[in-house]
Amino acid sequence: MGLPSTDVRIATWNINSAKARQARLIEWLDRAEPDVVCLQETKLADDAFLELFDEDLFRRGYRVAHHGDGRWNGVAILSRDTLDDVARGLPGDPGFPGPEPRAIAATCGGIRIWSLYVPNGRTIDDPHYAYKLAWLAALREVVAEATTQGAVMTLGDFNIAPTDVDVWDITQFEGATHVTPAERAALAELVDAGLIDVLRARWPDDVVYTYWDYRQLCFPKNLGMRIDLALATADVAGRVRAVWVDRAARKGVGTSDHAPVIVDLDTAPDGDIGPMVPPPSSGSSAGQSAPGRTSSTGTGPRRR
DNA sequence: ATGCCGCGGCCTCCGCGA
Repeated sequence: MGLPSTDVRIATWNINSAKARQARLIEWLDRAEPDVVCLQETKLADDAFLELFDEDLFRRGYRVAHHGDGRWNGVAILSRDTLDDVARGLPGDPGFPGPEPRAIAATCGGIRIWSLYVPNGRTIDDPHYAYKLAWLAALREVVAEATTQGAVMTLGDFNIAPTDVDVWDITQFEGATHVTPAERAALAELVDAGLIDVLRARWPDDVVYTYWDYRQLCFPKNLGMRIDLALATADVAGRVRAVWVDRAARKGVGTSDHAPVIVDLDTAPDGDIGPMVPPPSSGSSAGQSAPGRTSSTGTGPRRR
């Protein structure tokens, strides 16, 4: 590469039906111009996804890897960088009862990228909750192995709010899934395996949501949850220039109930340690965040 | 106004999401 390497923009978005979101997704690609996109809840089989999107994506330079079987779930990775070594499914998937299309991996720009749709869990006494925890245990094994091989990012709808700050009112979640100690412990095990929640690392104290229920004016009232996460190994987390939630994608008609999370990475060091501009007061843990050139892109509620 | 739930399919109801 003779030219200066460009930065990389990686995003994740639960689109709640690729078919219903076709126009919004293409519009969003043209606006946000992500290099790598992890999608969840496409709710399509592989051939149906390609039939809908192949031409539009090809024209925009995206390669596509999709893993779905129709009505529920369905995940994909789009990349206008490289898209190599595609792996469909989660090794060790406990199934419900059989394996579901909730995970797909590919190597894009030197990073092992996983697009994940963690089971919802429904209620804590539902078999689906035990399935969720078993699925997360399988994911932990996959992550523990992957992080020994190099740079890793796991992005997607984790269906876990990491802390009480990540829901609009924790008292509304008494006895509910998404906030239980067991789910948060499963997430902590991914952190122990070497992954960093890059949005929280960059914005330690901001209220940031990625999901708002369609009902009861939740979005206008900003009654949301942060359940869509981008987790990365320290080498990748150290390249984070900016990370934010694209709330504009949640506005208007015909939207998903989730908004995209977007992560901008500085160019891989490649021997160069990169722009080591120290923060004025370094309160953050070393290597977990880079100074944000574009911090004005902003996070959290904007109230007028 | 960001405005009172929306997907797919089993299709005028149901399962699911969280």
